[in-house]
Amino acid sequence: MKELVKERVAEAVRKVYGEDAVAVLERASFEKPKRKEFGDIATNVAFLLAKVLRQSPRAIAEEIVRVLRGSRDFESVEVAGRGFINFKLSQSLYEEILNAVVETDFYLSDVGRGERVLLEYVSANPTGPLHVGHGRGAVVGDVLYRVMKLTGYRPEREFYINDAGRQIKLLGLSIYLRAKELKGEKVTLPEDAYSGEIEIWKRNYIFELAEKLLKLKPDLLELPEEEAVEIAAEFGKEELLKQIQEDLRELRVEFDHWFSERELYEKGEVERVLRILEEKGYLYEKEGALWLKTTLFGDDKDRVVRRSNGEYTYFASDIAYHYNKIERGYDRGIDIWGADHHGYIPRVKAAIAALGKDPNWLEIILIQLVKLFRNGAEIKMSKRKGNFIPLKWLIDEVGVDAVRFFFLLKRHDTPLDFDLDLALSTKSENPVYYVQYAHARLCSVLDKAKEEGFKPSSNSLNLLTTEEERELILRCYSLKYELQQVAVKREPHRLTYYLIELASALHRFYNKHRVVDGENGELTSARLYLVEGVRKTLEVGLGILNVKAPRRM
RNA sequence: GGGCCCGUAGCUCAGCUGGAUAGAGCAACGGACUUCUAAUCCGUAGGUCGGAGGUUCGAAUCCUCCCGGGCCCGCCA
Repeated sequence: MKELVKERVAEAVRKVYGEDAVAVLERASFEKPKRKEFGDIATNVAFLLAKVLRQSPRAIAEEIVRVLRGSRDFESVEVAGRGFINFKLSQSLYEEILNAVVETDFYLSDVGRGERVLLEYVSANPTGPLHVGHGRGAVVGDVLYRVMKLTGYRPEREFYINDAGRQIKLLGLSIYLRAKELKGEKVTLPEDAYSGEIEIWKRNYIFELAEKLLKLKPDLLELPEEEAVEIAAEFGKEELLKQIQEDLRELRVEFDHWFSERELYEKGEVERVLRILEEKGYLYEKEGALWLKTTLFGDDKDRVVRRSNGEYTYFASDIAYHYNKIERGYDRGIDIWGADHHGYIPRVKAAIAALGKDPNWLEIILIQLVKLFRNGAEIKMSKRKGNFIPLKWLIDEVGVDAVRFFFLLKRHDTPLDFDLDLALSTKSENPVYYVQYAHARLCSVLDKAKEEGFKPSSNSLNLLTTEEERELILRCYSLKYELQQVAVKREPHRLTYYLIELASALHRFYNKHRVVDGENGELTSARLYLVEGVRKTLEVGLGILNVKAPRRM
């Protein structure tokens, strides 16, 4: 209905001040005022026009209102304060909106204008199970994808597999050494090896992999070390990737593409990109290493792309990877990274610029730390390297619905304290329950009504005139606007807040008004129609979060 | 030292492309169940929006400086 009010105002402005003045509408706000007395929608256009026209906001607002009075869409249009214009929607407009909510896919829109967006998220190294931090990034990416699809973007999801280079070799070495240990040999793990320790499970995944590998390949330790390590690396990587994929499936997170770093090397992509940079004169050698002049493009120091030992850095393949993404024809790339990588942004953007592409093509969403709390105290693992809390553990503790919902309870760039007790609570203090309960409650009302022979009908919507009913109608419809905000601002957490507010409005309505009323069949049918609209909106909203909307609880 | 992020109610946080008297949940206190799910709702109380300047009709929101907290500054990823 915002769009509708905006259109009407645009017509009025055009009539009074001419076509040129209409442009300010783009910057004007059309919001639901905080105070009810100010009506259903308020706009500040008069203030914006005041600057352009050099007249008082109040006088301009009065001119606009003069034209708008008499429209059948508004019960009233009034000037307030120093120049706000407040609209009260007419009953017929409310009815129209509710109809749209129940009968159409009203929440779809086209703010994305068909933009092709490549979303890359999780991209965890296949050197261990996913931890809770990965989970948060996964849910943010997944929900952003779903919302973008509904708002006119053409998004795709990608997981970048770091299956080349040092980390994988180190994984192989770690497994190999643990295998030796299993056979009774005394070994010392290098400082940066994976210990495999998962304290909270009292398990060690490197030992487990070593054991499994020894069963498959009993002669492993008789092979030359280099060959054995390579076999262990390949095996470990495959196994861990499978585990990661299983964890993601359980979290209900999917991908369209699994992109292998190793393939970049095998196809010569890394060399090719470095050659382009070479030709442009952005590479130089120093102390035996090959450097990229990222400082020419805003980075604070130059970066190594090939180490003095001849190995490429992670940065080198990352340049090739991003170049590859751009060449695949996406209009925009969005990477979701852990916030500790923020220092990495300038060099990647610099590399893109060095390649002659627009660094603004790439957007980075940073995901802050997740801390887990139980009984008011943080669950802390010992600081030893590689020791963390697996995502799978969290899912097993509180369930997928709570995990997904809770990960979106704060903006992605602020640290998240995850309260396990709260996630398991079955009271209104637990937002997941609160929202799901609203849905179940409505299903229960609809079932009850059916038993008593009532069914939803739009015949007498003119009976829905109370404050709570109007509130619900507008809130349902504003899902469309919320989704646009989520997509444009890349802030999926808005959706959880929206659902909590919708559920709250519903509970308020429910406690004040009786839906099924044997004495008044007309009103019952109309309210059932509203109930169906709210139920549908909750179902759609929860569906986008990929959280269950139960019929019964 | 440099860079990025953050400072809003006792606690956890929304609100930030500038808009009317700054919101929610929890905790506290007081109420509402012969009635469609009380797994809910209503009310009360709680604030120098870290501080100081600036921009203007108007600032939690934008700019500058200061204070406080976190993270990052590798030929690791």
